[in-house]
Amino acid sequence: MVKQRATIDDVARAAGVSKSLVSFALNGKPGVAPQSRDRILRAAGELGWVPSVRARSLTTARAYALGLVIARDPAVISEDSFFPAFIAGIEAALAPVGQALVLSMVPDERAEHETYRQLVAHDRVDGVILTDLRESDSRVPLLRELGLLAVTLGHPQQHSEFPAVSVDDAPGIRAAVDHLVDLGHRRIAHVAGSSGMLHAARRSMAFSEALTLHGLRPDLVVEADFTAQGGAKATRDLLALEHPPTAIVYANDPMALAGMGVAQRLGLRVPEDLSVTGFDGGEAGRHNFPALTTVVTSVQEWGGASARALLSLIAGLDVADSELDPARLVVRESTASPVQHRASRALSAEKSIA
Amino acid sequence: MVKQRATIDDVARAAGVSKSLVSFALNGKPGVAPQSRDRILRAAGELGWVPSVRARSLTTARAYALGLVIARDPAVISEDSFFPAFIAGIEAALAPVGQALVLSMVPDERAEHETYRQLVAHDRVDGVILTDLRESDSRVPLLRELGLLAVTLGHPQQHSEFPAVSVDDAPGIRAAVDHLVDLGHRRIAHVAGSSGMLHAARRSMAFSEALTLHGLRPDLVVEADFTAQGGAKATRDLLALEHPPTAIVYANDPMALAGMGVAQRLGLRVPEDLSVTGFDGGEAGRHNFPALTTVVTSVQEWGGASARALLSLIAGLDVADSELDPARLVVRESTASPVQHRASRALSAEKSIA
DNA sequence: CTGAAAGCGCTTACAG
DNA sequence: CTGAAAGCGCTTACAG
Repeated sequence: MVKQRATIDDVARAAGVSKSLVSFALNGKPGVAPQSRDRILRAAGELGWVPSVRARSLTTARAYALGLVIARDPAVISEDSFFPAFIAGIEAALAPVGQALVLSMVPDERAEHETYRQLVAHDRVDGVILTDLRESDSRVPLLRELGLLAVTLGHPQQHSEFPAVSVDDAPGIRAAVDHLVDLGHRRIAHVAGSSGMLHAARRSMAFSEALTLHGLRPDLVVEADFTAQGGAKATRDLLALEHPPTAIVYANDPMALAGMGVAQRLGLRVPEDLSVTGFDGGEAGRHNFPALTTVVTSVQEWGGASARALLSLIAGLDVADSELDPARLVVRESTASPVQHRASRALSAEKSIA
Repeated sequence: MVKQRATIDDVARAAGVSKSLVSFALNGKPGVAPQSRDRILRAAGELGWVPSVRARSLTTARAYALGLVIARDPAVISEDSFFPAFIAGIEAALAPVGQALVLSMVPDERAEHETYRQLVAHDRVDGVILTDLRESDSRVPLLRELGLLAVTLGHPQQHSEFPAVSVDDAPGIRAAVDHLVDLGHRRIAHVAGSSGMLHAARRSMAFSEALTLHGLRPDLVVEADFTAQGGAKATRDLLALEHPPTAIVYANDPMALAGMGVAQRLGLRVPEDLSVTGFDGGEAGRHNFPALTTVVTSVQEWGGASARALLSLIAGLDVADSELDPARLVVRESTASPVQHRASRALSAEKSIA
């Protein structure tokens, strides 16, 4: 049996006051006599009254929900461990405050815009979290046009009035490069994510800077698209070079794992013949053989911090840009000193020329 | 600039009719003069009017949203490619009808119950999709108590008045076993998922039946928990046996991949020394070396079918149990004929005793 | 400090 | 076929 839910009227009657006072008391407004407040709260408790979000939404013009729109091919998104952890973090921040997460997964950018419009047209959310920021991201002006509040993961390239919640990828990439150089690698390649994505570009730039700092030329950078398939292709291209790299820094784990598969298929040993590092490390890399050396970030905390920032923004507070713990390297088994063979000999020759 | 949204009053005024008539026209109720209907629809179109979901929710006592509560450790869920694809399928079914998906990810069963209660208390959803059915699943009676509609993925063990949308795992497992037996394997093990989960039990039972059908004894079944770590441990245990298996059928891909890693770490070649099959195959297995032979199901379609069934149920229709395409085997590289060595010789000896 | 009233934007009997 | 009115369950000025 589903019993009728109590309403504010039931509580008012039980407490012997008006609806207004019940509303004030429950919303913690000042100017309610302590005894009235007690009586009201007790009555509400006894009746098990929870204010109707529907009614509140109508009067306050708020949805009490946050939105997350993920624009990726579903086949691809399942490779990536980022979103589940990120969503878990959001969830943990929302549950205690009685807010909900409305999730959309769309295949492309067109559907993405349509989804944001629908979200607004149907008043589903009070704000959204923008992930996977892109070059001159069309979502920033779109949301502004729609009047939807947002926080961005990292700083957009263009002007944005939305707070950014960021994690610095660079230290992780730098640490990966330092680690490889320490091991004796001189010919280090990078398989980047789609250059249209800001975090891909950032990682790529960090890679080049780190190499330059070591006096090495960042001339082995191949753009892929964050997918296993793209990572595999990029790796095949790199290994087909006359002077193939002895180490590859990948922009994410799925590409690194697929790249490792390609190398092994070609008869190379990892890490003896090829060292490999990933990024955003999940469980898959840990149980691979060899276990993947990777760069990790606190994805779950990022989700929580983003949600809280957005909630504050919605509440009308000033929220400043914030920065979480930077990415850091976790060394496992896929990196080692290069064995002296053709590729590295070729490198020495090149170095003496440089 | 955010312009004020049009309301039903604006449309009524523009069309020169009452609000009631606008409401009737828009909801396709009978008994509206064709010309009035036209006038109203045109006015609505010109004003860009979309009925407020908030107001409709309050009057119709509907949320126009579906819920999905995932109860898994976030570190673990990201290994599994099931949910992203499943959610994409739900999304594709909901978007055209203007409904939303409210997603919750919770770490354990206690939080899970609390989440369902909150979903109901806050009127967030009209129904939920129950995944990962468990033995004597406490969610079935809970939802009944809460008066929340639902569809289940597969049939619960206990009595349930909720429609079931099912995919038969058995043919896939059977095909995997047949394939291995055809290759010459006689000592085939199974690494099962958590026995408390119905689909784990079903896969395990299908495995045993298939083996029995071939006159083999299903005595090498180890229970794990669907995680890479659990799969790795189960594999270590199996390979430490005096007469280790020559092939292992895993209940999902993350366990299979981790198991393969364990075997390779022990110096075994896959598939020469050990054949391996997975389940619910995603991209990761395809790019592994060797590529994982696995059982696939149409996860995305499952999501769509579930959402549509639930929508029908909420609309008050009778919805029957339904069955989608059964799971099927995809042979890749991780399976081959066993090489004749100690383990298989030992097996022959055992067979002659049996 | 408290109550009566209006209003949020719809839907739905009820008359006509 | 159509309109006036009440109601969904809250919040929020406005009086007092």
